[in-house]
Amino acid sequence: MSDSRTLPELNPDQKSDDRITDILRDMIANGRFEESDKLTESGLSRMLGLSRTPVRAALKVLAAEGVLSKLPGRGYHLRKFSEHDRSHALAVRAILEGLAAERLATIGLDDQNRQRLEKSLTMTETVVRRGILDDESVEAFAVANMIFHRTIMSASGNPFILDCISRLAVLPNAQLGAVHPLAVAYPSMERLAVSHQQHIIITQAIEKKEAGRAFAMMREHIGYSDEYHQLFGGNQLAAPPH
Amino acid sequence: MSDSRTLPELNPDQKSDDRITDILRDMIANGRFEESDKLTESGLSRMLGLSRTPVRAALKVLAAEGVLSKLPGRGYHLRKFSEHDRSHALAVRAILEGLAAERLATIGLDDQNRQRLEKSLTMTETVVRRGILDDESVEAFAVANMIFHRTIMSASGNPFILDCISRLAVLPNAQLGAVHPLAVAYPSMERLAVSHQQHIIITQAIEKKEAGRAFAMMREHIGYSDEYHQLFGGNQLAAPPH
DNA sequence: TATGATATAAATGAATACATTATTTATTTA
DNA sequence: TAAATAAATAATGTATTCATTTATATCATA
Repeated sequence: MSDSRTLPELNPDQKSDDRITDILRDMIANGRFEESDKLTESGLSRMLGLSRTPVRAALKVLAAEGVLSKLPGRGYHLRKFSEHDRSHALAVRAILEGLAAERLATIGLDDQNRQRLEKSLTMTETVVRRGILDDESVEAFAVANMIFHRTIMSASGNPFILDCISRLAVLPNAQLGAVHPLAVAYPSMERLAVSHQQHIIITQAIEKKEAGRAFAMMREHIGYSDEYHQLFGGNQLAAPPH
Repeated sequence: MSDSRTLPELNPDQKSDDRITDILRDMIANGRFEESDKLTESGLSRMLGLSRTPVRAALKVLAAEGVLSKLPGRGYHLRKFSEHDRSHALAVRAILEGLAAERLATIGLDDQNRQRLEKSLTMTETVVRRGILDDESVEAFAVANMIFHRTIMSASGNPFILDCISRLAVLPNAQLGAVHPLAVAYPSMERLAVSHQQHIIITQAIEKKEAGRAFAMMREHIGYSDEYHQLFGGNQLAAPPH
């Protein structure tokens, strides 16, 4: 049997393969459909100028992903998500990333991943030091943040954490993206600084093999963005998290 | 927007709909394919006496579920899982059910769900009191156990917990089922008694709104089955857990 | 007017046919 | 013999077609 690292990727590079599925998923994520819209094979194939066959497969896949749900005999409709649902999704993400941090603290960091975390910290520190909240800073912070979180999840050695989170990611955000397509929350400078500090703390906990602390701090770190979201009404998940 | 309780089910009753997908998933779960088998649309449609169209859709869905992975231009193969992977899956399940228990302790039990938990506890107590480990007892315990766990997850109000776990459930077990199709571990009487006691403790923690304790005890409860598994080599997940 | 049966339309499940792409095998050439 | 190229085979992507199921509209009847 294979080790975790040899687990086949869930979504390997697909050349032209399921592009219709991706197109539809993007359309949904970008709010091109109303909540009340009923998506049928025939209707969508007409709309996209394709035959029903590829559309049919795409709809089935999206239903399996949980993006759509099926009305037997009447097509599909968007799965709808409330603010509560979004908050629930974040709670799951928080505890799963907490698990990743906990486990990584237990098994220890290898050099490659330590370097990745340090690189991320350097990047976020640069942004915070600079102290100017322009597009460049926000973009740089977002990239560094993504590196931080993905490094911890993949270095944890538990492939199911990423599995679950990447599935979770499409769901409540599609709907939110539909509601506020352009209202991606711009974080405040203060928030970036706090996030950066939390990244440092989490990294230290992992380095010192303080698993419980790593778990708690990561969970807090992600939950924090939820409070922020509720206070300021932005969408922290749609922009690469934190 | 909808409340969590109105979230459309992920897998509503499907009459004859995606039965080919289900058939294939079952075949995979029952070990009808070798790790080395390459599953192609044409090959499977010949084998099943169907056209490629439904088989094709089923393969795409199973790939989206993570049961299969795609070799571009060469069909699909089983996603392989090691004992490590199985243990990782259990860690995810443990922490997610812990989250469910924690949240349920926070929001409190309503009467209906309290009754369900009490019913489950009565059933497991009966089995433990009886003290005889025959098929009837094992079956009764498994049912009660499933009621216990599903009640907590659904009463938690977080639909994503069940979402993640139900997806997780198909993955590493398919492979294990293939290896030991008949070797479903029969729990010992001692183990059933411990499980029952843990159920009582978890229920008490929820009733007393001791969220942290509910989380920790549930996580321990599920993790315990992993230790058991490692000690005795059974497959606790294939049989409805614990 | 309300209700139920029937007819019509719409949508889906599945098969076949065809085009395109990728992979394997065979063959040629240096 | 090794590398490169070309033919073949296999696999997939898409379209078209037909049959069946499901929903909706219409009409007759109470």
